[in-house]
Amino acid sequence: MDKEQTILALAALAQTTRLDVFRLLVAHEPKGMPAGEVAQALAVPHNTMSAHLAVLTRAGLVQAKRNGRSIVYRADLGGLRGMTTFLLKDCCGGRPEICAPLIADLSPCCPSQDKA
Amino acid sequence: MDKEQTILALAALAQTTRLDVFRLLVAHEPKGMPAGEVAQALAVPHNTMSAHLAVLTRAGLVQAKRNGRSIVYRADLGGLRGMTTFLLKDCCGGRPEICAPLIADLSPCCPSQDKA
DNA sequence: GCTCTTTGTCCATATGTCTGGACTTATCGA
DNA sequence: TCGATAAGTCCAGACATATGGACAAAGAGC
Repeated sequence: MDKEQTILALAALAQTTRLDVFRLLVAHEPKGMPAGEVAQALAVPHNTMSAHLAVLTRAGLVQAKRNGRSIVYRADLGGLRGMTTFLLKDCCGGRPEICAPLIADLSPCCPSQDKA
Repeated sequence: MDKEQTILALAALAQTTRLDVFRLLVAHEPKGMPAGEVAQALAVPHNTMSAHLAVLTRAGLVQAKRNGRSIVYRADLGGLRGMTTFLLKDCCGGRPEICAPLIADLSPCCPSQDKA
């Protein structure tokens, strides 16, 4: 992911509603969620939500897919990974000692923690 | 780090100049860099730079420290870690399988890679 | 074909952010 | 104390973004 795309992603998430949308979509990750349901869940007008979803899509953080008359949105974890990697790679910049604790801090969130 | 602080951090980095500043400060991480030098390095007027540095400071991404008549700024990797952790913890949300590949993607950037 | 539902787009208003000029504050040396 | 340097603050203009009303497009059921 290049710098421009990273800024898009950062800007996309730097907004209460969109951050909520992203978290909501992540929570529904396997199956996704239609636009209307997202708007209803967050009590946001559908047109406003449409604009936010467009921003998130442009930023590569969500993906849309038609399903009948609904459009189902899914969180694109790859986009989040791209953004994070860009920031951290940049931060490490050949000096692992700088962000090693960061990785260490993240790791416990993932392995062997099945409190689904 | 709470949601509000995370949004502050995201918004702070979602801007070309500030992202450049942060990267520059990370590159000078051990010793930091005085405000004037940062402004000069990026060819930005000192008052504009002052505003950007203030935003980064408020977001907890940089720390300021007086040194004579200069104010030396340092990147606060802890702030970056807080932001990243918030996003990823949220993304994992008890389901490690979702962002495990993300961690896997990050890890190689840090351990045993001393191309300083 | 017609109607309803779901979503997207266009537009104007309100709000927020970036930028840079002018001024103030703080520190150092003479 | 005075002047020079380094940063910060105040303010206003330019620009971008968020919001929500009104309308249009696409699909499903009759």
